[in-house]
Amino acid sequence: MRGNLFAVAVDLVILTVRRAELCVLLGQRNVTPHAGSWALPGGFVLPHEDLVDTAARLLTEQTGAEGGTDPTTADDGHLEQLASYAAPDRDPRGRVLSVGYLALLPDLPEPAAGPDAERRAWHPVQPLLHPGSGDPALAFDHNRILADGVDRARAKLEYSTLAASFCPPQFTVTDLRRVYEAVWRTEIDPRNFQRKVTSVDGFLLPTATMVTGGRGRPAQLFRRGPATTLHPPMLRETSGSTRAADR
Amino acid sequence: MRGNLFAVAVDLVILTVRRAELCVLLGQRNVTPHAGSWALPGGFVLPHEDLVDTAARLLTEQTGAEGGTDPTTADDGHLEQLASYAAPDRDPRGRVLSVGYLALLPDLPEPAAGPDAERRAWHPVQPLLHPGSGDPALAFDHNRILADGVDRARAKLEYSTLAASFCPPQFTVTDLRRVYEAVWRTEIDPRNFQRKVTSVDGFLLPTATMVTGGRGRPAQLFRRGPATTLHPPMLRETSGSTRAADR
DNA sequence: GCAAAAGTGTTGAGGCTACACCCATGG
DNA sequence: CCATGGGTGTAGCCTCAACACTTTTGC
Repeated sequence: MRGNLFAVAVDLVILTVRRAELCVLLGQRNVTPHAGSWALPGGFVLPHEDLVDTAARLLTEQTGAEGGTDPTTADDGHLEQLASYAAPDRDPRGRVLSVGYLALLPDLPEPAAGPDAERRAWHPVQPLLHPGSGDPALAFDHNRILADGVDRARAKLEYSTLAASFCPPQFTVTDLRRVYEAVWRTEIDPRNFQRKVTSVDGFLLPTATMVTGGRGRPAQLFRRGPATTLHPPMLRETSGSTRAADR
Repeated sequence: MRGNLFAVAVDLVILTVRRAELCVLLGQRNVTPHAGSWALPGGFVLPHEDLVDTAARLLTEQTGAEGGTDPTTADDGHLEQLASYAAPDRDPRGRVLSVGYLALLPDLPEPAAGPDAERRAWHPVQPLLHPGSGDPALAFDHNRILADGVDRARAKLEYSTLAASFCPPQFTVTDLRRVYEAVWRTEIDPRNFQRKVTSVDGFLLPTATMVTGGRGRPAQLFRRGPATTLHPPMLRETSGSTRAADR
């Protein structure tokens, strides 16, 4: 068989919404290359693993969460393949192809140090999307992988029910709206949003309980329904008809 | 560096519209494994290549076409990464990771035999999307890669100007409509389609010439404009609110 | 009572579907 | 002249943005 050989890694873009901001889980590397830099969690594909198995294993190692790759189940969380990156010089150790995976999770407690004693923390994504503006860059080409993951998440909220993957098993319409507002960095009219999402067949299933305790009228608690796509989509204001974003 | 090593290949899903049908370019393998089976054109990544370089090289080998990966130019054709496939048993020769690329091209003359003397031909995609219904399956997991590519192309026609990548440099509104009808397997009202696409800013640039020779009134010739996204999108009738398709 | 949040009603703007209708050519 | 396809006008439907308004809680 011709062709040279690659090490194959999976890198995870694990996103959540914390304090009204879209955040990504990063680890601070304690080995070369890029020791000291923040990086996406990742690891190599083991001999008997398919890519999604590696991604699910790494996700569990990082968070204890199950990925829930089967779209027919209403599992919490979401895991999907993003893209592959294999520039010849992306890793000084040799040729490494990295497959990016995107994971969406509800807000979790602050992570402890990882199995490899790396320091791990949630970082707001916004400063990391504009490298060179003061913030230190991520290791390898992880700024690009992160940007692709954020683009994908933003796009999929428009026409899918994935926003619910950022919510705990039971949530209110306002919880869901805060997800859209954090991911898109927009404000959404609460009244129209309410009507819109509750009228999509199979998106939100009402539960018997209400949420009390906050100020104002108690809110209905919902759980995810079986719907996966939104017809018609949620529209965010798009700027003009020409955008360079290539999905 | 830990982790076992992979051969890395790129497989191309080259789509075009021929005789009102969406077609894919396949080669008939003349080496093991799967000798005699039809397969997507592909090849291994060379030592100094990035993935998109490999894809562009293979595309040129197969068709002589340039890919045109820069979305800001109005190049003919389109080339984008699809996804990666690395199931442990997908290739009997050992661990091979394959990166799928999607290419969209205008209709071309019937291909000659390839550089490796493989027989090559355009095949309508529809029978290949339902394996097990009489037609022989493609080699490896290429039915899946093809299905992912067709899904992607169908989805992107909705909200992008990619349909023009299936057209020659100059084309009429009817040419463009036939692309949508072939890819989506639907009928579209010619009058509403005309208004819709000509009213999108920067999509179609009128040229000075008209197409005569057919029956009926001569049609305006257009070339692609700089727009890449459609706002609002072209809507195809979607069946219900729950689909299993995960993009 | 008052502020705050949940949820409903209503109205006008704009896009879409469906179709009537005119235009320009080949035969 | 007529069939064929290119292209425009228009009426009704539907959705959405905007916002007035009611409901139900904490303080």
